[in-house]
Amino acid sequence: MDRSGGRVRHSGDLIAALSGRNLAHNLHSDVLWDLGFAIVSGQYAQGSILPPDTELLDRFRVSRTVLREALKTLAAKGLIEARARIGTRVLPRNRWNLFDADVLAWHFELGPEVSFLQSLAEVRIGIEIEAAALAAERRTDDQAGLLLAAVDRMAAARTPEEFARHDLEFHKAVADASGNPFMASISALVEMALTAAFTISSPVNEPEALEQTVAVHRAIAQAILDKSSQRAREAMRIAIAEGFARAAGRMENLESNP
Amino acid sequence: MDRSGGRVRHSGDLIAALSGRNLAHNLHSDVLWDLGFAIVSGQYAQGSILPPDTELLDRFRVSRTVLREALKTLAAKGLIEARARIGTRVLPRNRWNLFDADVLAWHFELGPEVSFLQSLAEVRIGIEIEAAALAAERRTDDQAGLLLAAVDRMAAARTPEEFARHDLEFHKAVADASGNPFMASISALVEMALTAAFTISSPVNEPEALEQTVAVHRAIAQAILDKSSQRAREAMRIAIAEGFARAAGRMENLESNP
DNA sequence: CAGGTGAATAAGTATGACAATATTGGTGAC
DNA sequence: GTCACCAATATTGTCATACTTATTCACCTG
Repeated sequence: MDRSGGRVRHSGDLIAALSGRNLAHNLHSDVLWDLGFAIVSGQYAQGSILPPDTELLDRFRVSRTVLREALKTLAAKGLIEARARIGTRVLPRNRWNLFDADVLAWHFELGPEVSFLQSLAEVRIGIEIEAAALAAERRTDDQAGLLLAAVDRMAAARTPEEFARHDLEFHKAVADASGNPFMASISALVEMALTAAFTISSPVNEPEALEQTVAVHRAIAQAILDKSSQRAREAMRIAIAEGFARAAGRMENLESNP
Repeated sequence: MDRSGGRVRHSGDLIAALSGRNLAHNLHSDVLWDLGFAIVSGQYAQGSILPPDTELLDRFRVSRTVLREALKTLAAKGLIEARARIGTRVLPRNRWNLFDADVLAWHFELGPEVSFLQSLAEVRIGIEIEAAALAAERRTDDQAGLLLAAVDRMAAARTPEEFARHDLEFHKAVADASGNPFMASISALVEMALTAAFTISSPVNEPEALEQTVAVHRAIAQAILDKSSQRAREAMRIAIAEGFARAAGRMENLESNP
């Protein structure tokens, strides 16, 4: 863990860039990402105590202000808890806020494991199925129009990035139409899942896969348009499950044919 | 907004105490809760700019360090974003991390509206249904035992607090048995929903309601024991929907008979 | 009128000192 | 010999002030 010399750009930039997030690089965020990743990757075990301020100060060569703000940010995300005289303890994983974009990004930074992608797909199924059903009950005509338009743009996409952007747009539109603020709040999750999945394998390059993906998304839009919550549920489940299956299959291929 | 004189204890302490969270009161957390609540309550509109550091410093009578750490914490939860020369902007609500325990608590602090409780119930249904189904597929014998034990303790509870504690314990056990880390991560959500619901009306005081609540939880446990994911799904949906319906009904009563 | 240039403003960073707090171990009373 | 209490100590919490950097807006030049 020698950080001698030039500060290393973290690979999280990739995901941040893809998702259009601002990537203002200040000192604080460097320290934050370094520590956040170290914790998520298990380098600092759950329940263990981080090195005291003085040591971290020396390691990162930043001021106390910067270090403490980074630690406060980690605390806000539920990763650590500081107590006087004791030190800064890494909290057990069930206290971490996994629905946080950064925490999620740190998980992906150590190479997305299939099991993690699967867990992600499972929660997405739970939440987005319900979002689709609610959208079918509550949608306005405008919202339905947006959904159909997004599907058309997916079908017309020519690059993986373009496809992913419109796919995300579609899922955000569903969340929006559900009228439930919590649904909109998990777009960070969807974003991460989609960019991860498309980094591994985009349907754009396989005509029949593309056609299938577009078709199932169109089915969701149509069900919502028809105000059929049951059909919306089923179609959404298929969309997410298929997306995960494609990524998982590709990863296994990569393992056998490197 | 004159805060002349003694600092006011925030009512969030109630929820924090009920949920067994540590309530170490440092300056930083005072400022944090004050600002967080002000934002969530709409006192600072989405998209608006917070007063500059100097003014907040003067208002709270704390050091710059404390103020900035509070702001960093809010930023970590997605409520604000600081930009040089512009100021600190309140982000739109869809950027807020509603799955954060604090953000959730601030929402409840301004009197839980029925619509908010409903949104909460909707996401819970989505996530916990899936958790129950997965638990049915993956449970170990030990985990099944814990579930049944929790139900028994619910049935034997004599006070609302006791009942709420074991109810929460039950839902945590389900999340744990699902083997999906995301499911465990939302216990903050469940916690808040349950304490809120029981603050409004606890089934402990109504024998037939208690019996019904226990019965449906026992059905969930039994389905998971039997490895029947479909029955687990249905029972979980009923459990959450009934809990919400009871609270909502009680709130309407309170409105007409104050 | 277009485009560059600099002043003003707000956040970002640095530093050193002091306060609060909880563990640890020792000290004394029973 | 055991227990309760207290002091030493290590670690985070807070403060005050100064300086740096980035960004916008207005002005000024071509």
